[in-house]
Amino acid sequence: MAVELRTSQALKLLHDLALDQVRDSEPDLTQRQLAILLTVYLEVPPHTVRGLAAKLGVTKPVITRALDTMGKLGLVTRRRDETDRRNVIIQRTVRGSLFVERLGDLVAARARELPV
Amino acid sequence: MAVELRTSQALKLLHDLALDQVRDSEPDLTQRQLAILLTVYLEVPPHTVRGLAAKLGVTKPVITRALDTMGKLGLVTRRRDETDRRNVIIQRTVRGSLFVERLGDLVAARARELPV
DNA sequence: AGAGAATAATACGCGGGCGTAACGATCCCG
DNA sequence: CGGGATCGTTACGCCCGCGTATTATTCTCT
Repeated sequence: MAVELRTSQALKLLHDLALDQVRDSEPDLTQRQLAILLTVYLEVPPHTVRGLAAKLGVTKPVITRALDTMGKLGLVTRRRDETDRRNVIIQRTVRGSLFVERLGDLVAARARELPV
Repeated sequence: MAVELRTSQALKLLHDLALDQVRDSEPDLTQRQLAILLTVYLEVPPHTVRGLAAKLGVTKPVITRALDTMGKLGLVTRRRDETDRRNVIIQRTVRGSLFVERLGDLVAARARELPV
């Protein structure tokens, strides 16, 4: 059975989550950075710069810069593809896994708190 | 009954939504701007700069700037409070209402598409 | 009426993401 | 083996949001 969520519930969920994130003042990822992060952690590897750029519909420098930033935060790592050294493989990290899982838990918890 | 959402479902929902937003390349609100917008549209008026700043835990210039930006986008309007002219009342707009409702519908639709 | 508090806006310099254009490294294939 | 294609990165100038400090306006209270 599908997840049932009314429009009003969806908006309240978004509101709660936005407030959470604003108040916690965490690293504060861009929407693009989040899209990249979740793609890396939810979809099957391998992930390349070019592949991510195509999937998101953005240019490659956008991906490179986002990886730079998230790399500094320890959320993601880069490795050269040895079979084709032009490619770069984006890899998950322990810290990134924790970050993503914590994010999912937060959303699920907020959803559970929604009024019926 | 509460909305049931597993962590994996929550993450997929976030992923889908992030991809939607990145690909549509819409106005692209900041997390803070979204928090302000949803507060204005979901909570009971009146809303002031000071009140929003306190609610989000940010400084007043953050609110002023966000209102400037969203004002240009037509999502929100400002009006002087006539009973205390120091205050500014933030008001909803037709365009903002449509934007918010469309956002809620999108989230609800994506939630409904989630695998069981 | 006047001093002080409160409100929102503005000024300033900083950091970071953006798009376009260029670059170096690596591969492919005739 | 060498020219062209492919991949990721870097350079450049631009814009925008940020935090702090300051300003202008309005209210409050004696």
